[in-house]
Amino acid sequence: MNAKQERQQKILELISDQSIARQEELSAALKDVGISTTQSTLSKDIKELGVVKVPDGDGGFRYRAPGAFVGADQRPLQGENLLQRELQDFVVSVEAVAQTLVLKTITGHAQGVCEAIDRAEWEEVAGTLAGENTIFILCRSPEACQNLEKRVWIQKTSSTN
Amino acid sequence: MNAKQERQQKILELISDQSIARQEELSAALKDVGISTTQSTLSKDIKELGVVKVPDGDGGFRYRAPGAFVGADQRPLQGENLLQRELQDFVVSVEAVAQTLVLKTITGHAQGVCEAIDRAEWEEVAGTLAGENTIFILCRSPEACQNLEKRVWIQKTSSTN
DNA sequence: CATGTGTATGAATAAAAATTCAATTTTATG
DNA sequence: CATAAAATTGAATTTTTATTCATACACATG
Repeated sequence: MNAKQERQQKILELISDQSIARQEELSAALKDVGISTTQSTLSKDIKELGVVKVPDGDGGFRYRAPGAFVGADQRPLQGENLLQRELQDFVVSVEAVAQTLVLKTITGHAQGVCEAIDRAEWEEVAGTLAGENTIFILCRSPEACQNLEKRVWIQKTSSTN
Repeated sequence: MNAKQERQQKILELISDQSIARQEELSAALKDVGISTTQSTLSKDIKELGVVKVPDGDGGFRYRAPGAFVGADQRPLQGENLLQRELQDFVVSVEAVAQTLVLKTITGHAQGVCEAIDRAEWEEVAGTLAGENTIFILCRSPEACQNLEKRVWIQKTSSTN
């Protein structure tokens, strides 16, 4: 009788693959995979798994698995995920000074993080410059800079997997 | 108008001091400190701050500040873990050619990965050199090189956590 | 094979959180 | 200052989530 285990396993998979914001959505996604259950049960599963609903830093929400999750992809990261990983793992501090955002990274990674940031093409950003462990991000306005500081911080601190 | 900032600051303080499970509770706690506001506003603050409601593992819930998750380390990685993460996330290919091991990384990360490798102080290694997306690792012998290739590959493909 | 105990489930409901909307306050700008 | 534009706020409401409770199911034990 491991219908429950299977379902919970699948829940973890689904929320890491897709951006799922509501339990009803999750229920639908599960149904697509042949598992049919109710919101009630999902609420219990979610609590049991320790899954949390986090602001995605862009106006919405998303469920995320906080803890370990084996079996995910070992391939190099790309796009959005890469950026988040970069911020989480390598960025040491974030500070807005006037209209430039200063990020410090662990040594050797400023270039890489900066590249990921460039690729994100944030509209607030006029230009970037990276040394060995410091990145300057020149923003179009002090407000944009404050905004960005928050956004970066949220992305950095919102859990992945 | 920094009523908002003050409030948000206080929210972060309160939820790290006390175990607060509901927004109404938070509202009450804030009132005790002289800040009176509504659930509506708190919902917005919480989203903006990236604060999340996590199962406390004991049947209840608790709001937590971003970066205070249980199973998710938000701090920059170090040592062994860092190396593994570097290999997993950034290394695209591994190939032993005679006695030098050639790693390709996604662009901008060769320096960072290489630094982590240097720090590991593998005895097979005579020296390393990194460009933008390529690392040369000169080994002391072809056999050492083969060995290392395996080791790196295993580290790269073994899951963390 | 009854009977008891514990777990799992969903329908209904209660509780909590997010959003809408209108009012108000702040900030920018002539 | 005056006034337009933007941001902040709370009351009401909608949406989403947690819990309750009754039922079903698995498994053990006499």
